[in-house]
Amino acid sequence: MPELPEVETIARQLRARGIEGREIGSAQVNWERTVAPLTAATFSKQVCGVTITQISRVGKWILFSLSSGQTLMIHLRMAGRFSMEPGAHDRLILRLSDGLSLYYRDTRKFGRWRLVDDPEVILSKLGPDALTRKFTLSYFTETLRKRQRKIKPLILDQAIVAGLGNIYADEALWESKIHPERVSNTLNDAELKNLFKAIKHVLRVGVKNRGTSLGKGKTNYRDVEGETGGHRAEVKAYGRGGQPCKRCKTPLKKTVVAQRGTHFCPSCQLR
DNA sequence: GAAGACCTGCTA
DNA sequence: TAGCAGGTCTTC
Repeated sequence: MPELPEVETIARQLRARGIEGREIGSAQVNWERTVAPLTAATFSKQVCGVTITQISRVGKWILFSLSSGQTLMIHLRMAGRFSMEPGAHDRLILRLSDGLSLYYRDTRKFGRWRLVDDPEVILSKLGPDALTRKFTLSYFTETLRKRQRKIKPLILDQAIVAGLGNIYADEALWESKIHPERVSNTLNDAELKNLFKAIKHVLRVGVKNRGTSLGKGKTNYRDVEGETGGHRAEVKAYGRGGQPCKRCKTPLKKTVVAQRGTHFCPSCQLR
Protein backbone atom coordinates (compact mmCIF):
# COMPACT_ATOMS: atom_id res chain seq x y z
CA MET A 1 0.00 0.00 0.00
CA PRO A 2 2.58 2.63 0.76
CA GLU A 3 3.87 4.40 -2.32
CA LEU A 4 6.41 7.21 -2.53
CA PRO A 5 4.38 9.88 -0.65
CA GLU A 6 3.52 7.51 2.21
CA VAL A 7 7.10 6.24 2.50
CA GLU A 8 8.47 9.80 2.41
CA THR A 9 6.04 10.83 5.14
CA ILE A 10 7.19 7.94 7.31
CA ALA A 11 10.90 8.67 6.75
CA ARG A 12 10.37 12.32 7.72
CA GLN A 13 8.48 11.35 10.87
CA LEU A 14 11.15 8.86 11.93
CA ARG A 15 13.72 11.66 11.67
CA ALA A 16 11.41 14.01 13.56
CA ARG A 17 11.07 11.38 16.28
CA GLY A 18 14.83 11.40 16.75
CA ILE A 19 15.57 7.89 15.53
CA GLU A 20 18.75 9.13 13.87
CA GLY A 21 21.69 9.02 16.24
CA ARG A 22 20.22 6.29 18.43
CA GLU A 23 21.92 3.03 19.14
CA ILE A 24 20.12 -0.27 18.65
CA GLY A 25 20.33 -2.09 22.00
CA SER A 26 18.54 -5.17 20.74
CA ALA A 27 16.25 -6.35 17.97
CA GLN A 28 13.27 -8.62 18.54
CA VAL A 29 12.22 -10.44 15.37
CA ASN A 30 8.73 -11.90 15.67
CA TRP A 31 8.31 -12.99 12.03
CA GLU A 32 11.52 -14.43 10.71
CA ARG A 33 10.79 -14.00 7.01
CA THR A 34 10.81 -10.23 7.54
CA VAL A 35 14.62 -10.35 7.70
CA ALA A 36 15.16 -13.07 5.06
CA PRO A 37 17.55 -14.25 3.80
CA LEU A 38 19.10 -13.73 7.25
CA THR A 39 17.88 -15.69 10.25
CA ALA A 40 16.43 -13.77 13.18
CA ALA A 41 19.50 -14.65 15.25
CA THR A 42 22.01 -13.44 12.65
CA PHE A 43 20.05 -10.26 12.01
CA SER A 44 19.79 -9.42 15.71
CA LYS A 45 23.48 -10.08 16.28
CA GLN A 46 24.51 -7.86 13.38
CA VAL A 47 22.46 -4.80 14.37
CA CYS A 48 22.99 -5.03 18.13
CA GLY A 49 25.18 -2.20 19.42
CA VAL A 50 25.06 -0.35 16.11
CA THR A 51 23.94 3.28 15.72
CA ILE A 52 21.40 4.46 13.14
CA THR A 53 23.29 7.41 11.67
CA GLN A 54 20.93 8.55 8.92
CA ILE A 55 17.43 7.85 7.57
CA SER A 56 16.69 8.36 3.89
CA ARG A 57 14.33 7.20 1.15
CA VAL A 58 14.77 6.02 -2.42
CA GLY A 59 11.65 5.01 -4.33
CA LYS A 60 9.60 2.95 -1.88
CA TRP A 61 12.66 1.92 0.17
CA ILE A 62 13.52 3.39 3.55
CA LEU A 63 17.26 3.31 4.29
CA PHE A 64 18.79 3.28 7.75
CA SER A 65 22.51 3.99 7.41
CA LEU A 66 24.36 2.22 10.22
CA SER A 67 27.59 3.00 12.06
CA SER A 68 28.77 -0.51 11.19
CA GLY A 69 28.93 0.55 7.54
CA GLN A 70 25.97 -1.64 6.67
CA THR A 71 22.58 -0.34 5.55
CA LEU A 72 19.20 -1.51 6.75
CA MET A 73 16.84 -1.29 3.77
CA ILE A 74 13.15 -1.53 4.59
CA HIS A 75 10.35 -2.13 2.11
CA LEU A 76 6.83 -1.85 3.53
CA ARG A 77 5.17 -3.67 0.61
CA MET A 78 1.39 -3.76 1.17
CA ALA A 79 0.79 -3.15 4.85
CA GLY A 80 4.05 -2.36 6.64
CA ARG A 81 4.08 0.59 9.03
CA PHE A 82 6.01 2.02 11.95
CA SER A 83 4.82 3.05 15.37
CA MET A 84 6.41 4.39 18.52
CA GLU A 85 3.92 2.36 20.57
CA PRO A 86 3.44 -1.41 20.74
CA GLY A 87 0.45 -3.01 19.03
CA ALA A 88 -0.95 -6.13 17.40
CA HIS A 89 1.02 -7.61 14.47
CA ASP A 90 4.38 -6.14 15.53
CA ARG A 91 6.80 -8.21 13.44
CA LEU A 92 10.04 -6.55 14.52
CA ILE A 93 10.92 -4.33 17.46
CA LEU A 94 14.08 -2.26 17.81
CA ARG A 95 15.00 -1.34 21.39
CA LEU A 96 16.90 1.92 21.11
CA SER A 97 18.98 4.04 23.45
CA ASP A 98 17.26 6.10 26.18
CA GLY A 99 14.39 3.62 26.50
CA LEU A 100 12.88 4.41 23.10
CA SER A 101 11.47 1.55 21.03
CA LEU A 102 10.55 1.42 17.37
CA TYR A 103 7.77 -0.98 16.38
CA TYR A 104 7.44 -2.39 12.87
CA ARG A 105 3.87 -3.56 12.31
CA ASP A 106 2.82 -5.56 9.26
CA THR A 107 -0.54 -7.35 9.21
CA ARG A 108 0.08 -9.14 5.94
CA LYS A 109 3.76 -10.01 6.61
CA PHE A 110 4.84 -8.96 3.11
CA GLY A 111 7.33 -6.28 4.18
CA ARG A 112 11.08 -6.95 4.11
CA TRP A 113 14.08 -5.70 6.10
CA ARG A 114 17.29 -6.25 4.16
CA LEU A 115 20.61 -5.79 5.92
CA VAL A 116 23.17 -5.13 3.20
CA ASP A 117 26.83 -4.11 2.91
CA ASP A 118 26.14 -2.04 -0.19
CA PRO A 119 22.69 -0.53 -0.87
CA GLU A 120 23.58 -0.23 -4.56
CA VAL A 121 23.02 -3.95 -4.95
CA ILE A 122 19.31 -3.16 -4.60
CA LEU A 123 19.20 0.48 -5.72
CA SER A 124 20.98 -0.16 -9.03
CA LYS A 125 17.98 -2.22 -10.11
CA LEU A 126 15.69 0.80 -9.72
CA GLY A 127 15.07 3.55 -12.22
CA PRO A 128 15.48 7.15 -11.02
CA ASP A 129 13.38 8.20 -8.04
CA ALA A 130 10.41 10.11 -9.46
CA LEU A 131 10.94 13.17 -7.23
CA THR A 132 14.66 13.65 -7.84
CA ARG A 133 16.39 15.60 -10.61
CA LYS A 134 17.64 12.30 -11.99
CA PHE A 135 14.13 11.70 -13.30
CA THR A 136 14.18 14.02 -16.32
CA LEU A 137 11.83 14.53 -19.23
CA SER A 138 14.49 13.44 -21.71
CA TYR A 139 15.13 10.20 -19.82
CA PHE A 140 11.38 9.53 -19.61
CA THR A 141 10.80 10.30 -23.30
CA GLU A 142 13.69 8.18 -24.54
CA THR A 143 12.82 5.26 -22.30
CA LEU A 144 9.14 5.14 -23.25
CA ARG A 145 9.85 5.52 -26.97
CA LYS A 146 12.00 2.41 -26.86
CA ARG A 147 9.21 0.36 -25.30
CA GLN A 148 6.07 -1.06 -26.75
CA ARG A 149 4.06 -1.80 -23.68
CA LYS A 150 0.87 -0.54 -22.06
CA ILE A 151 1.61 2.72 -20.31
CA LYS A 152 0.20 1.81 -16.91
CA PRO A 153 2.37 -1.25 -16.19
CA LEU A 154 5.33 0.71 -17.57
CA ILE A 155 5.04 3.55 -15.07
CA LEU A 156 4.42 1.00 -12.30
CA ASP A 157 7.71 -0.71 -13.20
CA GLN A 158 10.21 0.39 -10.54
CA ALA A 159 13.08 -0.25 -12.96
CA ILE A 160 11.69 2.52 -15.20
CA VAL A 161 10.82 5.07 -12.52
CA ALA A 162 10.84 4.44 -8.77
CA GLY A 163 8.02 5.51 -6.48
CA LEU A 164 4.70 5.12 -8.28
CA GLY A 165 2.21 2.50 -7.11
CA ASN A 166 -1.33 1.70 -8.16
CA ILE A 167 -2.99 4.81 -6.69
CA TYR A 168 -0.62 7.46 -8.03
CA ALA A 169 -0.26 5.69 -11.39
CA ASP A 170 -4.03 5.99 -11.94
CA GLU A 171 -3.93 9.58 -10.69
CA ALA A 172 -1.09 10.59 -13.03
CA LEU A 173 -2.83 9.02 -16.04
CA TRP A 174 -6.11 10.77 -15.19
CA GLU A 175 -4.28 14.07 -14.69
CA SER A 176 -2.58 13.81 -18.08
CA LYS A 177 -5.72 12.48 -19.85
CA ILE A 178 -4.00 9.31 -21.06
CA HIS A 179 -5.79 5.97 -21.23
CA PRO A 180 -4.03 3.34 -19.08
CA GLU A 181 -3.86 0.89 -22.01
CA ARG A 182 -2.21 3.28 -24.47
CA VAL A 183 0.96 1.71 -25.83
CA SER A 184 4.00 3.68 -24.71
CA ASN A 185 5.60 4.33 -28.10
CA THR A 186 2.37 5.83 -29.49
CA LEU A 187 2.49 8.76 -27.08
CA ASN A 188 3.40 12.07 -28.73
CA ASP A 189 5.75 14.69 -27.27
CA ALA A 190 2.96 16.69 -25.68
CA GLU A 191 1.46 13.61 -24.04
CA LEU A 192 4.82 12.45 -22.72
CA LYS A 193 5.48 15.86 -21.26
CA ASN A 194 2.04 16.01 -19.67
CA LEU A 195 2.45 12.58 -18.14
CA PHE A 196 5.92 13.41 -16.87
CA LYS A 197 4.65 16.57 -15.22
CA ALA A 198 1.60 14.75 -13.85
CA ILE A 199 3.76 12.09 -12.20
CA LYS A 200 5.82 14.73 -10.39
CA HIS A 201 2.69 16.70 -9.54
CA VAL A 202 0.59 13.92 -8.03
CA LEU A 203 3.52 12.65 -5.96
CA ARG A 204 4.44 16.14 -4.68
CA VAL A 205 0.86 16.87 -3.68
CA GLY A 206 0.64 13.41 -2.12
CA VAL A 207 3.70 14.17 0.03
CA LYS A 208 2.28 17.55 1.00
CA ASN A 209 -0.90 15.81 2.17
CA ARG A 210 1.06 13.11 4.05
CA GLY A 211 -0.11 10.29 1.78
CA THR A 212 -3.37 8.55 0.95
CA SER A 213 -5.48 6.36 3.24
CA LEU A 214 -8.42 4.55 1.71
CA GLY A 215 -10.47 1.76 3.35
CA LYS A 216 -10.55 0.97 7.01
CA GLY A 217 -8.97 -1.42 9.44
CA LYS A 218 -5.60 -2.96 10.04
CA THR A 219 -4.31 -2.83 6.50
CA ASN A 220 -5.19 0.82 5.97
CA TYR A 221 -2.27 3.22 5.69
CA ARG A 222 -1.24 5.01 8.88
CA ASP A 223 1.81 7.15 9.45
CA VAL A 224 4.23 6.86 12.39
CA GLU A 225 1.89 8.92 14.57
CA GLY A 226 -1.05 6.64 13.74
CA GLU A 227 -2.70 9.28 11.54
CA THR A 228 -4.39 8.59 8.20
CA GLY A 229 -3.14 10.40 5.10
CA GLY A 230 -4.85 13.63 4.08
CA HIS A 231 -4.61 12.96 0.34
CA ARG A 232 -7.78 10.87 0.25
CA ALA A 233 -9.91 13.94 -0.43
CA GLU A 234 -7.69 14.84 -3.40
CA VAL A 235 -7.94 11.52 -5.22
CA LYS A 236 -9.47 11.98 -8.67
CA ALA A 237 -9.50 8.46 -10.14
CA TYR A 238 -8.36 5.66 -7.82
CA GLY A 239 -11.29 3.90 -6.17
CA ARG A 240 -13.83 6.14 -7.89
CA GLY A 241 -15.28 3.66 -10.40
CA GLY A 242 -18.90 4.61 -11.21
CA GLN A 243 -18.52 8.09 -9.75
CA PRO A 244 -18.50 11.20 -11.97
CA CYS A 245 -15.23 12.39 -13.48
CA LYS A 246 -14.13 15.59 -11.75
CA ARG A 247 -13.42 17.13 -15.16
CA CYS A 248 -16.26 16.04 -17.42
CA LYS A 249 -18.83 14.32 -15.12
CA THR A 250 -18.75 11.05 -17.13
CA PRO A 251 -18.89 8.06 -14.77
CA LEU A 252 -15.39 6.63 -14.26
CA LYS A 253 -14.71 3.02 -15.23
CA LYS A 254 -13.00 0.32 -13.24
CA THR A 255 -11.17 -2.36 -15.19
CA VAL A 256 -8.15 -4.60 -14.79
CA VAL A 257 -4.92 -3.74 -16.59
CA ALA A 258 -1.88 -5.96 -16.13
CA GLN A 259 -3.59 -7.69 -13.20
CA ARG A 260 -4.11 -4.43 -11.30
CA GLY A 261 -7.40 -2.69 -10.59
CA THR A 262 -7.46 0.38 -12.81
CA HIS A 263 -9.69 3.47 -12.67
CA PHE A 264 -10.06 5.95 -15.50
CA CYS A 265 -12.41 8.28 -17.34
CA PRO A 266 -13.62 6.69 -20.59
CA SER A 267 -14.42 10.13 -21.96
CA CYS A 268 -11.37 12.29 -21.29
CA GLN A 269 -8.67 9.60 -21.18
CA LEU A 270 -8.52 8.58 -24.82
CA ARG A 271 -6.80 5.48 -26.18
C1' DG B 1 2.72 -11.11 -20.84
C1' DA B 2 0.17 -13.80 -17.34
C1' DA B 3 -0.55 -16.46 -13.21
C1' DG B 4 0.67 -17.95 -8.82
C1' DA B 5 2.93 -17.09 -4.40
C1' DC B 6 3.47 -14.62 -0.29
C1' DC B 7 -0.37 -13.13 3.94
C1' DT B 8 -4.40 -11.25 6.64
C1' DG B 9 -8.57 -8.75 7.02
C1' DC B 10 -12.45 -6.34 5.18
C1' DT B 11 -16.59 -6.14 2.21
C1' DA B 12 -20.22 -7.69 -0.53
C1' DT C 1 -17.93 -17.48 1.80
C1' DA C 2 -15.69 -15.65 -2.19
C1' DG C 3 -13.28 -11.92 -3.86
C1' DC C 4 -10.45 -8.18 -3.33
C1' DA C 5 -6.54 -5.02 -1.47
C1' DG C 6 -1.92 0.40 -1.68
C1' DG C 7 3.66 -4.63 -3.88
C1' DT C 8 6.98 -7.48 -5.68
C1' DC C 9 9.05 -11.93 -6.92
C1' DT C 10 9.19 -16.34 -9.30
C1' DT C 11 7.78 -19.32 -12.79
C1' DC C 12 5.80 -20.46 -16.71
